[in-house]
Amino acid sequence: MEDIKALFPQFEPELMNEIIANGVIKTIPAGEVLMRTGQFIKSTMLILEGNVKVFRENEDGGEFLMYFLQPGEACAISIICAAKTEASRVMAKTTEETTVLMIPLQLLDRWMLDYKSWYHFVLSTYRNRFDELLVLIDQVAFRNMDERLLSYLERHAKVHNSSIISLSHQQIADELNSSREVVSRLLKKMEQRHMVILHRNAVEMI
Amino acid sequence: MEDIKALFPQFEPELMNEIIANGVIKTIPAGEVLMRTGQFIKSTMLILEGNVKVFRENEDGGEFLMYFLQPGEACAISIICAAKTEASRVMAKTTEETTVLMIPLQLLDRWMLDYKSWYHFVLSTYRNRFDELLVLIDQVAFRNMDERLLSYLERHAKVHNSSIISLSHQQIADELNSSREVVSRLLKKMEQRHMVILHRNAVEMI
DNA sequence: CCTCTGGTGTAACTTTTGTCACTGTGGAAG
DNA sequence: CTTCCACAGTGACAAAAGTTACACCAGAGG
Repeated sequence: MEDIKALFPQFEPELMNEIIANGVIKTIPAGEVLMRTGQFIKSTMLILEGNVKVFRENEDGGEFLMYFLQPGEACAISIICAAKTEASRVMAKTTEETTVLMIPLQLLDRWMLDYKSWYHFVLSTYRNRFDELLVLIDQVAFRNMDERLLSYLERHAKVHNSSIISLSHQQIADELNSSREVVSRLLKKMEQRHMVILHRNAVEMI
Repeated sequence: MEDIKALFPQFEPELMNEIIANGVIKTIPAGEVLMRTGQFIKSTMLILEGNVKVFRENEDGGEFLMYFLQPGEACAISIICAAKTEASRVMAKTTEETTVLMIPLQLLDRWMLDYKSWYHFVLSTYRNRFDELLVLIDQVAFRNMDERLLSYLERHAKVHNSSIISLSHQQIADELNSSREVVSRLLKKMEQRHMVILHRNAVEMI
């Protein structure tokens, strides 16, 4: 309860009370899928602890990382889909043990009107995700794989606050929608240029 | 005035009055840039007539088409940037003579609170653009140039309500951030498969 | 008519990325 | 200590896309 306040200091006290009264706290182990493409959204999630990756999927199982959700953030897509009562267009997966606060969607509309702080929170969530999508589009539209790989690693390091990225080449390739060999090749080049050090199941940034 | 009401039937009468009192109608010739990357937004635009293309730009002059704006729509980016008082991250260009209604940004915040219909309009604008960006990301993440070209042509035909796309190969290539030769090559293949007919400065869809 | 220009067609080539095939290896499980 | 197996390295090749270079042609404007 105190940690919720610390994560969302902008929320007014009455809103905090409603959140505490109506929200359900759920802890999800690492690597769990917490939203599936095509699934209907029944509640919105605020991230309290841990880390979530949000993916776009295509028909034949390809994944494509869109962005990370961190403590103090909410999933814009879930709010959007909830508002449209549409099926989710994305898949979300925990990367660590993650605690979320689930809020039934019927409350969202009323809160928008009743609580200014909620209204601002939702709008800034929309805006921030929108901005992230623009950056992502830049990447795929204008950058080659080597640059995309580099900024993927940098982003990952930043989000996890560690210069060591604990992922196999295969996992990295999946999230960039590329192939393991390509990632291995590019990482090897980066190692030769002393940009990274390669370990088993991990890449260390320099 | 009557056409504004017809385009935005959802707006309540008081809001319409404010729009008419405060909005400035401006007509922009075809091919004009009406928002530049890096420019600060001083007003939001509602499209009344014509057609606008919204692009993402990179450092070395590359363009990348994001979406079209049509009568009855608003530019989500301008609302977002205005709200953050940030520089525009996109470039917008008219493709036909276009009439827009410019609304000073200081009104936007108040309208959100005062007019439910404006609030819903802004939210649904956010949502729709968000959805379009998701589709765009699919295209560049999962599709090859031939498929992207095809859906570009289809989208163009739909927006302009005509099976003839009046663009040179060079213009098409620019908007897909590809090169003229690649587009010519792919269009030729499509012609051999009887999917299109090629004319000078135009492509006809079948 | 002639000239010039921008649009188009196309071949040859390079670069980038994806795919296939195979090797080696670290570390967990037996 | 073996046996596996997921992970990683790498060469060879294929496919997609970008680049270079040049030829041709339609139509605008003299």
